[in-house]
Amino acid sequence: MLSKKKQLLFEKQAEIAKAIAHPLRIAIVDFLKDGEQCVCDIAESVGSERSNVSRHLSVMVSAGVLACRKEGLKVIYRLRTPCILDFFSCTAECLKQQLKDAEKLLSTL
Amino acid sequence: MLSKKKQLLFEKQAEIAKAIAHPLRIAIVDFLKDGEQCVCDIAESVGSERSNVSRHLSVMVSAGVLACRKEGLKVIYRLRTPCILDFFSCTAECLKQQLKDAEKLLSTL
DNA sequence: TTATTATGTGAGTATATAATCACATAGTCA
DNA sequence: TGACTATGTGATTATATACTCACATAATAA
Repeated sequence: MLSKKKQLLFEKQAEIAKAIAHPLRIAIVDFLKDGEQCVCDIAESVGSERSNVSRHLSVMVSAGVLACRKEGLKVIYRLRTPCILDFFSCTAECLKQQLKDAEKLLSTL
Repeated sequence: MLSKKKQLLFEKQAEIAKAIAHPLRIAIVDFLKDGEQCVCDIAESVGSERSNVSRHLSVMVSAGVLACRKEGLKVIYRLRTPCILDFFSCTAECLKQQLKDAEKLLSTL
């Protein structure tokens, strides 16, 4: 069985993972990697309703993945830490491995 | 708007993120970091029903995070690539940043 | 053969999540 | 003040997910 401490840590980690476990949210993080952006531009970039994007953004803020600030009418969102981008290299490695395994399987035919 | 190519990539990445976006599944990955294990021992380690663990395992296999092999009666699961563990350092960094921000906020009171 | 063990799965329920629409709020400017 | 713009949110619906139980399957051994 797990200790309470580990369980709590795993819950926190799961929350972060959940916060980016959606194609649209990954698109948002990807769009923000080059700098902060307003909801308006984010919505246009990922091609979805403003209200929907707004909800996705608030989920990521709650999980601590994004931060935001007001600037006049606009709300500007940014990555809270660049380390979230490490996740991309992590998944890229996984996908590469999947491809490698698939190739190995093919070559035996 | 996103290109079809990017959209597909984001979906793949989201699938991997979703596959580990659950406290129990993170506990499983953590348990497997030191080597392969059977369902039985995994279930005991994370403290959940065998049938439930079995389902979680199959989700992670589908996403390409885990691989498995049969050995007699047992089915032995392992991390498909160690790179999935990078996710842990990624979340650890995020959590550290959250703590740092919280401390900064506290010190202004 | 039967019994035993490890694992997987169908069905049901409960809960969580995503998307959309209409509307509310808040800041800006004439 | 009123009109306009950017964003957030309540309510609804549709869908996905997690969990439990009972049962099915598959490997093994007596």
